[in-house]
Amino acid sequence: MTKIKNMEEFAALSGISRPTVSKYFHDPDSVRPTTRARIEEALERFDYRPNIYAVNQNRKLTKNIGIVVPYLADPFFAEIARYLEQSCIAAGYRPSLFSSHGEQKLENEILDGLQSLKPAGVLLAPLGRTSDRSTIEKFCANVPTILFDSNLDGLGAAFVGSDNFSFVSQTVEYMTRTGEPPSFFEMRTPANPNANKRRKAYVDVMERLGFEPHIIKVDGTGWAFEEIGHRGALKVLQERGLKTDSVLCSNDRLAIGFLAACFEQGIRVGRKEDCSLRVASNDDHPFAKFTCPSLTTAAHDYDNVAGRSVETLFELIESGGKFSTRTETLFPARLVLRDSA
Amino acid sequence: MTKIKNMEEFAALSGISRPTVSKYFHDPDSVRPTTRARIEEALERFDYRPNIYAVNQNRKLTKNIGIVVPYLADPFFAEIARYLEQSCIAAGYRPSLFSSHGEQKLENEILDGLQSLKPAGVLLAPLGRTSDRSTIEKFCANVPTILFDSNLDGLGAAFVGSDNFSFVSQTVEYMTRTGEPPSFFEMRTPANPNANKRRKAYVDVMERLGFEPHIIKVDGTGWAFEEIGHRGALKVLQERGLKTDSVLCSNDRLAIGFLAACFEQGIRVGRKEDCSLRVASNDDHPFAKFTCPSLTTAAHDYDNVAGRSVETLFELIESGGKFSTRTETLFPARLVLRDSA
DNA sequence: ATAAAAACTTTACGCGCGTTAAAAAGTTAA
DNA sequence: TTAACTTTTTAACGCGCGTAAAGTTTTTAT
Repeated sequence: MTKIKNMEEFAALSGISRPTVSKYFHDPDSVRPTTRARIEEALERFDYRPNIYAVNQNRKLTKNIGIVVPYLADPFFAEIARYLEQSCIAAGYRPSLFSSHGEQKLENEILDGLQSLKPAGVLLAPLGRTSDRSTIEKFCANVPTILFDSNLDGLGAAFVGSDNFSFVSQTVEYMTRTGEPPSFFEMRTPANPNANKRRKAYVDVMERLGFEPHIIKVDGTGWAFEEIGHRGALKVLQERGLKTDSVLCSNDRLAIGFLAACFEQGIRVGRKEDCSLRVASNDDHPFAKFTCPSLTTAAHDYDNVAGRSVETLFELIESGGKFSTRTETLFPARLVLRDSA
Repeated sequence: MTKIKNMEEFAALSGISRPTVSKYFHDPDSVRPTTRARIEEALERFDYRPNIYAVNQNRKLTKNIGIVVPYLADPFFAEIARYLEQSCIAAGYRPSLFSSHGEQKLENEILDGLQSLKPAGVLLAPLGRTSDRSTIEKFCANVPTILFDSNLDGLGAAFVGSDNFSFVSQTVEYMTRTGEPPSFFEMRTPANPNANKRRKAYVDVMERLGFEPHIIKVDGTGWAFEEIGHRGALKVLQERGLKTDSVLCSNDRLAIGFLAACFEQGIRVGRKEDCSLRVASNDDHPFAKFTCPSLTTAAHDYDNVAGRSVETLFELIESGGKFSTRTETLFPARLVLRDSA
């Protein structure tokens, strides 16, 4: 099989002129069925594909879409990223996936590098509190961007995420209805803005129900939430710092650590007779089903968050990269009852 | 601040000729310190960066590196990918991360798309048994490729991975030394070639030690290993199919499911007095520390596998994309003793 | 069959930058 | 100061493809 160097050569071999071939690659339906057939026939014989760099150089609007998540080693983001990627591909775009790995510097570098990719649009889940606001602001001014998961006030053309109040109110109400109102277990200085909204929601809901909120704050920074939850739980359990027999963790990864600590300390968790503690959480992490006991949690509406994010981005791209107003779309949680509470 | 359109314009503003500026961007040390200073001064005032598409179009060798993993939602691969990405960046390359999401079709599409990126090299962890050998073969013929994690005989310029025999022999010997020899718990038709090597190693080691191997095969396909392990374990436990009081799981994700099943069935796992079963595994998955009980496992030498992979790729790139012989580098496991065995 | 419309071919320029050759300018060493 | 280098400038071409204008062929409609 001959090696084809460029479109010129391929056009000659297929017996069609180069501009028409170019038109075909831009949109196969834009040429006459007979010529399309001839091109595709040649395509099978010769295995040619346009040079992506030459193509994108001349298009002011590429088919690239950037997907940026704060921490890809977190299966939660890996799952969302998977959905986003596949939606982009289905819509004919080329997604590029990036992880900030929890570091501001890397997030900035990614956004920097993304600009030279001239993406048609970007789906960005920022680090949150540790994001460099000014860098993101500049980036959003140059590239059509949808924020998801973590909201940064006013940045990006729109935000799509989960309704943290819905998460916490459902778990708190369930635990209260079926037993004692829970304490709230969280990191002292969470990077993710959702964590702050969850704490506020917890306080709100507790007060509305006429209970006094108890918040347990554990030390630790970074993204090793299981480790942080584990250490923090051991400390609390040993100091007998729990004022209630039920605990609501800010997120599932902390809860995984919490449950591991309980197990080590011989504390039985669940709603059965012989259990002394109930633990619930938020997110419905992919592994929440396999904790011991399995984790009762408020589940993200993964499909809708991801689906609406890409829909919104496509609308944004078609609107020329600007919306008249910035919208914020929040999806409610779905309570998943398992064995831990 | 003025918007700069191209290098011509930037060169004019900085007072340096375009070819020299071009030279600078290729290698800042290749120009005289004084001119370098003038360029960098202008760079601070004007925020210009070369158009990546125009640059790569003319370079036969880009600075792109493709990283392909079979399933990114598996924290094991997410961790390796993180290391690989960061190593590439440190070496001045632009990594692009892709996940096959467990699907042959997607793996093929990724490799296809990767070719038009004209990468300097690719780090590929193939799906394994479900990979399309001929597609990968063609790809490797066109692009300098290092295989890692899963070996496919003869494909790629080199392979870097873990020594499965070392994994299994350490766990089996440890369990045998401290109690009963283990049964082996695995999927009936594992996609990953490592799984097959581990089974063989198990049989070998058991026979060498004078024990009869017991293999428990559970049904299920896909990458939801926890689910498969969980279901399979429930079945085995209910049918009392365990012939030993110790089990070695083929990998940690199966073990996570296995432990969850034991917990549900009230079976105490560990090496303490009141425990009736010991469970060990292979991989040292990031979550293995937080299972209940924490998981005794043979740990991958993450750093070395990832580090050697990129090193080898860089050597390959510098050698012009071809090695005279294909090498296979295997790193031994490190036994991590925790509570489950 | 014929006019009108649609699709294609030819020709040519432009995108932003790599790269080269020859000329000019700057630097180093004696 | 001068010869020998080294670096920069000038000028020009090429990469592979998008795209536009003008002319030609094919299709569609009457």
